Amino acid sequence: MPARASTSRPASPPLTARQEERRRRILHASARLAGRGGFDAVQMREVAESSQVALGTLYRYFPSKVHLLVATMQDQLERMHGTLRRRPPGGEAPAERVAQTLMRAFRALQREPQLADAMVRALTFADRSVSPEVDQVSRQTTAIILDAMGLEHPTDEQLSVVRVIEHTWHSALITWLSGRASIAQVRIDIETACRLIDLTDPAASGR
Amino acid sequence: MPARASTSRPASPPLTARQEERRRRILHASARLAGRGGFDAVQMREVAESSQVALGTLYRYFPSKVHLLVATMQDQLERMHGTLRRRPPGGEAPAERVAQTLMRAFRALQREPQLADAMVRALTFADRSVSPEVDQVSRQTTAIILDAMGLEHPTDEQLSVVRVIEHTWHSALITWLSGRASIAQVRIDIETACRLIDLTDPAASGR
DNA sequence: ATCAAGTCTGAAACTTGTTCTAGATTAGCG
DNA sequence: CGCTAATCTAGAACAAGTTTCAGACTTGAT
Repeated sequence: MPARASTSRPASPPLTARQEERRRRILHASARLAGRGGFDAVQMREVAESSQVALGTLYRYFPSKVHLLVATMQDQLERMHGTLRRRPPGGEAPAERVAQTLMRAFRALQREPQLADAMVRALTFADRSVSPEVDQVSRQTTAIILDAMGLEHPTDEQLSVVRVIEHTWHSALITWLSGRASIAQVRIDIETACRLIDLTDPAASGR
Repeated sequence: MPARASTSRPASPPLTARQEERRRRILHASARLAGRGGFDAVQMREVAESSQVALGTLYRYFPSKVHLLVATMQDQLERMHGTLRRRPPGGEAPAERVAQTLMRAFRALQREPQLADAMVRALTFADRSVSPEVDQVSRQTTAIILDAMGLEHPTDEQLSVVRVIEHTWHSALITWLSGRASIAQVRIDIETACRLIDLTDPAASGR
């Protein structure tokens, strides 16, 4: 099983150029198909054909559809973290900056709701066999939030707050994607969760 | 909560006794199979056979596996709400009571982790076609939390807090079920989310 | 009791994720 | 270059969710 080389992971065997190529083609096809049609539209046979790779090879690179979609999410998250870093949030208080950052991410997802659907559904449907990859996504999200808070060395308490915000983010996203909550409600819930930040740091606004 | 037909089904055509029977047999088989093996062990053919119903009939009652498992969750939630009501939480402050209630529910799920896995995975995997049923589960959960808070007429702000707690509850449950968080962490996160309650009602403990 | 409409059954068919196989290709190495 | 192990390909095969269909059974109204 190959592993990614780019931003993380101890890559078991390093990939040759052609393999890196294949991997990229696969992820690209996955994102493209997810973009139309969402989760269901990402059919393994089609991904294989579309990325010019045999079905068996696809499964060698990504041992299941969920693995594939979670990897797709990692990919997109990295891209997004880069973008967010380039234009940091402008708010005064940490809570404000975090909410702003998440809403910005949310707006990005709105532009590709089907892709978002595929990735998030895969993420929450993932079972234990995908734990390492899901964990990686979770760490990346945590990093984004900590970045927005401007924290380098969070306390345990702060980490728990970040986790609650993350839980809220994921779950609110799902309710929006399945049409059970409006965008306005998602914003309110995120802002509500972010108020926990002030609790851990009453002398907030400064940094 | 006011009267309302116990199970709160919209019941388009009322079911005959035999049909009610079948429905019950199906839900029972579903819960039994989920109890061993979790989500994957609930195989439609087996549910049908085990509840002595033809496959086509099973699909008439529950149009998909996810519908079936979400209905199973509704069923279990009702049971649990009843239990919780009989032994209300003993804490002073609302935040404390809510956290206590959720941890009690959590312990109940711990006793049947596979069943919990099946239900929660179905819930978060559900697409738009299951929205009404998922919404019903969500309302039931909200009712449980509001009960624990001792609130009858929550403000919008309080409803948002309840939603954040719900988001945290679901998402934390998933991370625990997929082995990415310990029980201790789930407790901490729930308690953290519950601190939001105090924010909306600084003069807390009284009614 | 009888008839029409609706429901249930059993079995086969279809779809899509996943696995398996045999042979072709490629990569690393002496 | 020539060998060996690993990788890749095409395609069949398998598994489980879902759909379909013809015929038997219930139900409700007359």
